[in-house]
Amino acid sequence: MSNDNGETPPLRDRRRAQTEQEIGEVALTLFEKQGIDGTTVDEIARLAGVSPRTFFRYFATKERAALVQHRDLEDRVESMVATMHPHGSLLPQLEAVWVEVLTAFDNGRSEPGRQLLRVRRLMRTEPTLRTTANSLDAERLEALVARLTRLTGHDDELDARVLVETVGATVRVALDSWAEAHEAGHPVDLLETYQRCRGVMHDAVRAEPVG
Amino acid sequence: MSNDNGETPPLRDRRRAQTEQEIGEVALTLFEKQGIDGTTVDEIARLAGVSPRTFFRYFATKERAALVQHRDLEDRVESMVATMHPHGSLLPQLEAVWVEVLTAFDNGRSEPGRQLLRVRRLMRTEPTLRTTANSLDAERLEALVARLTRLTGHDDELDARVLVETVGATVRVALDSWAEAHEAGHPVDLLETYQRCRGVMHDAVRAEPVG
DNA sequence: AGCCAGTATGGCAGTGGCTGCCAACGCGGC
DNA sequence: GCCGCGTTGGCAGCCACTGCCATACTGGCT
Repeated sequence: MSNDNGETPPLRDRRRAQTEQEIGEVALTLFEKQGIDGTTVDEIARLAGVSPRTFFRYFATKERAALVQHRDLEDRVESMVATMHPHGSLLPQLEAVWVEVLTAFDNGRSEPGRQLLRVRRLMRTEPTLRTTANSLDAERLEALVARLTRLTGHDDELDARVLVETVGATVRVALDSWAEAHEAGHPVDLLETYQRCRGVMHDAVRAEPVG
Repeated sequence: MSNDNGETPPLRDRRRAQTEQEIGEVALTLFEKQGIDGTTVDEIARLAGVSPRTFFRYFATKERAALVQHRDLEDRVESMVATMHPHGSLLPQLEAVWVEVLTAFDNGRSEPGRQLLRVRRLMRTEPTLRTTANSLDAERLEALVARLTRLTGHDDELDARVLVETVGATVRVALDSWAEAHEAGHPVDLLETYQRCRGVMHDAVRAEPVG
């Protein structure tokens, strides 16, 4: 039975999270070393010390295993959203949330940051991973839209959807350039990159004659 | 040998396009009727009168078969881009291209429009189709970014990428609401929906204090 | 007409992702 | 020590997808 009030989550759950991490780590490492196509689930499972059957109880597809860290990022966004003010304008608040989250990942110097960098790099050469990550992301953003719409009491999701998706797009571009730059050997600051992306979009909109 | 100067494309190619369409149509219809999971490639192939082996010579995955029409949309965007002015500002031109293309699809009243509507509806209930469509889209947009960057002579893709992706996001949202509204029984105008999305984004940016 | 080269097709066998089912197994509460 | 439940492993099977080879077709050339 799950615990809602207690201090630490029950042992079972922590154990589960633990093995999830372990499998994820093994998967990511193997993928980096030999590519996704060159890695079978059996191999990951064997190295992680579980049966293939169990692997699929943790992750629906092999790609998802490499994205454990990425989920962290999205979890943080989700919890940040709780701090938003329901009646302020959405866009600046959303942007602020992302600034907060991206800062937490500290340009790859914190442990989660390093992990994120590994994943985003791998995404650049592995189309199936990119695809999976994007669709995971899309699910999360959709959930966020639903939550924001409920929060603001709007009857229509359109506004929230447009803003969440466009901001999401700038963030994706930022993460991508960030990983690209690191890969190319001239690392850049993640937050700074995001601010540049945001700037490009804002400037372009403002420059446009009102219509 | 392929023909570059000639009137109509060579017979071989037209034939190929023909069977591609046929397989696509069969696939889409089956998917609508029994869902994607409930449909095997063998079944599609049998109904389309080709061998399964041949099916995979036309489409890399079964989902892609249902997206033939969607490719049309993207082709149009690609050819529109040729008309853009290299030194004007990007955002308004991009938006204009999309307005043009979405108008051509005429709110589902033209044949391609009807096809597009079928696909976008199906996407709402079939996650794997949504995923495939999005990644197809992403590929196309990436190609577009490369082209725009070359065209404007910039050495950095960041600007183009941000703008293409954010505009792409608004279009995606528009297509989605459009399909949703049709499904719910209160059809809306596609172009109008897009303009609303664009408006939401522009207004939000303009409302934000300069920073 | 008849031949040649390039290409489209089909069949077959194989890999591997993923699932359902059932049989242990382990752990926490009585 | 026993029970109940959640976790695991093994097995069998489905089906997406691929490589390989044999065959048929097409369009061009003499």
